[in-house]
Amino acid sequence: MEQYSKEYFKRDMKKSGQVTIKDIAKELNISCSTVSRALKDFPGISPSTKKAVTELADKLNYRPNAIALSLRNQKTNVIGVVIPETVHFFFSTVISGIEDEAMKDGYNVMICQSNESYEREADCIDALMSARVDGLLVSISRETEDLAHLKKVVDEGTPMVFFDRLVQGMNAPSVIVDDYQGAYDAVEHLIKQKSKHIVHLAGPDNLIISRKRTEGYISALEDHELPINQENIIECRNGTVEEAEAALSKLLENGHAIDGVFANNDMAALGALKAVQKAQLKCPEDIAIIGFSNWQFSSLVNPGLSSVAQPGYEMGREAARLMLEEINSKEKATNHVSIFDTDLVIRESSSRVVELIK
Amino acid sequence: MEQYSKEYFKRDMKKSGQVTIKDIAKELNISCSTVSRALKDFPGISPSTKKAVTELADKLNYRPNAIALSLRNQKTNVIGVVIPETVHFFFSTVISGIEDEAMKDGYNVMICQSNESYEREADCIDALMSARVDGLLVSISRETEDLAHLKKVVDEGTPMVFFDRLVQGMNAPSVIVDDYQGAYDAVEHLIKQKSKHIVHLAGPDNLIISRKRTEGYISALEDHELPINQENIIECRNGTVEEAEAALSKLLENGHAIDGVFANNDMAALGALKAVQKAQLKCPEDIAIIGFSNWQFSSLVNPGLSSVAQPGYEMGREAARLMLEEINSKEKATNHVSIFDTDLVIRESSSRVVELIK
DNA sequence: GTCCGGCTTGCAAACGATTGAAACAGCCTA
DNA sequence: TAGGCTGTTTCAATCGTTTGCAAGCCGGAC
Repeated sequence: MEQYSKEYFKRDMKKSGQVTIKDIAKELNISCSTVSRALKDFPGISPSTKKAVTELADKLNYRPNAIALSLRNQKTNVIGVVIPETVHFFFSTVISGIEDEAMKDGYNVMICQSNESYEREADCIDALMSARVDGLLVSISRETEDLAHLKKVVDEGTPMVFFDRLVQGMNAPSVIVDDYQGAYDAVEHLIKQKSKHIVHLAGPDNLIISRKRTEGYISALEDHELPINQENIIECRNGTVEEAEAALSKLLENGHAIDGVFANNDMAALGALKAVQKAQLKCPEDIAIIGFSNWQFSSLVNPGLSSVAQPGYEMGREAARLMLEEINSKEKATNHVSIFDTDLVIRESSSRVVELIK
Repeated sequence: MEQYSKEYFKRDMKKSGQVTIKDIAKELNISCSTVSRALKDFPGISPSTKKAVTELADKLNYRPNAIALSLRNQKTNVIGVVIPETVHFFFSTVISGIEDEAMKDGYNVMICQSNESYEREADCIDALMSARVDGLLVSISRETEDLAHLKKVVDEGTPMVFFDRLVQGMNAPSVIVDDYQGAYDAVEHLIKQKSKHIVHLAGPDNLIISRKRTEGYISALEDHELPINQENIIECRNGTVEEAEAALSKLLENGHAIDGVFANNDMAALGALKAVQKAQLKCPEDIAIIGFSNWQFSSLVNPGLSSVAQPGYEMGREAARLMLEEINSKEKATNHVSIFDTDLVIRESSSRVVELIK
C-alpha cells in the first residue's frame, strides 16, 4: 500500500479537522460538560480530573472552536472595516491602528474596500453584515450621499463608528481630524509666506471634510483681510494628479494672478506643482504649494511637498477603541466625536520667507 | 412611559437579533425543516408552502446565519491573508486583487499585517487559524527563516498559497514574478545605457526574491562580459531611503567608480538618488538608477524613477484563484507556481542614450 | 374495507461549546 | 437505617441550519 502517501492521510484529516471537547471527553471517559468546566477552571471539578483534562488538551493541542462560540454567544469577535482604498497612504496607516488595537482585545478585522463607489460600499456592508461582524468601522466613499444602507445597519443594533469622513445625522461616534483648523493653518502659513492670491483645489463637495477644509481656507483669508474670489476655488472631484494639473494649468493660461495653492490632498498638490513647472514658473518662489494628508511621497518629491499631516495610526486606534466601547456597553449609541489635531509639515514647496529646510 | 425612547427598544433588539428560520416556521405553523427546504428549492415541498415561506422570508428580510452554516459545514468562507505591510504600494494592490476575486465567489477576506516581524507573523497565523479560515494566503516577513509555524498549518490540512515571497520545501502553490528576469532586464537596460560599473543594492539575503534579483544582476553582467565585483553588491536589509543613501554615499566617498545603480526596491533607489545628488553628481548623466516594484511615487519624483513593475493586482487575483481551487479540490496540494512577467518602466533616472522621455 | 403508493411534512441528530438544573456517590449524624 | 450534606459529575437545552429517515394523509386499486 505504498501509494497511500503521508499526504493522502493528511488530506483526509481535513474532514475530521481539529480536536474538540468531545474527543477529550471520549478519551477520558467523562462528559463534555466536565471537560468544558475543567478547561475554564470552573469550581466543582476534582483536581485529578482537572489535571487529566488540561494535560490531554495540551497534548492534543486543543483549541476552542471559535465558530461554535460565535454561534452560542451571538458574537463573532470580528470587526468589519469599510474603507475607500488601501492604496491611500492615510488609510493604510489607519488600518494598522485599528488592527493593533483590535488584536490586543482578541478581535479580528475584516477589511473591505469600496473603491470610492457607492454600490460597492453597499455590497461590502452587506457582506460584512452577513458575516455577522460585531461592529462596523466606516469611512464612506466619495460617491456616497444616501445613507440608507448605513442607517439600516445601525437600526438593526450593530454598532458603527465613522472615521475620517464624517457623516451627519447618524447617531454614531466618529473619529476625525480638525479639517477646518488644518486648512486654516495651511492657508495662514501660505499668507505668512507672502502669498496673496491663493487658489484652493477643493475636494468633492458631498464630503464634509472637503467643505470644512474650504471653510478653513475662507476663514484664513478673511482673518487676514484678503479678498475671497470664488474663481479661486476649484473642485477637483477625483483628487488625481492629472485633474489638478489640468485645472491649474487652465487658470495659469488664462493669465490668472496666482502665488499660492492650497490643495485638498497631496495628489492634487502634486498636480499643481506639475502645472507650475510646465508654465515655466518656480515653486516656491513664484507659487507656493501646500497639500493635505502628508502622503509618503510628499517628502520624496522635489521640491519636498508641504502638507497637513493627519495622525492616521492614532486615529485608527481611537476608532477601534470607541468601537470596543460600543460593543461592550449596553447603553444606546453615543454621539461622541474624537477630534485629532493636524500637524503642519513645512517643506520646500512653501518655504519662501525662512531659509529652506534641508 | 415616555422615557422608553425608540433607541431603548432598538438596543433591546440587539439581543434577539436577526430573523431566523425558526421565526418563519413559528409564524407559519410549520417545522424548520420545511422552511429550510422551501428556501432552498428542495423537491417535495408543495407550491403553496414554498410560496408562503419565500414571501414571508422576503417580508422579514431573512438572511441565513453564516455562523450557523460555518459550524454545520465546517467551512467559514473566509480566506486569511498575511502580508508584511499594507502601506507598501505593491501589497495594497495585491490585496485589491485578492478581495475582488474572493468576493466574486462569496468569500470574505481577513487581513493581518506581520509588520515584517517573525513573531507577529506567527501571532497573525494563530489568530486566523483560530478564526477557522478556509485557507491562508501568505507573503512571509523579511525576518522569517524558520517555517515551522507554516508547516504546522499545512499539516493540519489548511490550504496555503504563497505570493510574491517564495518559500522552499513547502508543498503549496505560489504566485511570484520572475525576479531573476526582471533584474536581468533592468541591469541589461543600464548596460545599454552605457553603464559599466553598476552597484546592486540588494535585499535581505533570506528572501528568495532578493537572491533571485541578485542572480539576475550577475547574469546580466556576465552575459555582457562585465566584471563582477563583490564590493558592488551591498545588502540593504531594511529597504529604506536612509539605509540606501548611507550605503551609496559611503561608496562614493571612498572614490568608487560608479555609473549605475540597480536597487532591490524603489525606496532604496530613491536613497541612491539622494546620495548621488548629495555628492553633486547628476542622475542619469553621471549615474543611472533603476529600482524594483514601481511604487506609486516613482513616477512622481524628479527625475522620474525607472523601475521594474510587478502586476500586483493580477497576482492577487491569481493567488486567490489558486486558493479557491485548493479549497474546492479534494486532491493533495499542488506545487504549482504561477510566474508573472515583470515590466520594465523606463523613466528619466536611467535614460541617457535615447532622448529623455517626457 | 384494506392496502399500496405518492406527495408532503415533521422528528431528531448533527456541527462544538456552554450552563442551569438534576443526579449520583460517599460520608456523617441522629 | 434513613436523612442530609458535600463534592463531583452528567443531562439536556441552546445557538441556527441541514438532512436522512420516518410518518402522516389522501386517493386509487383490488
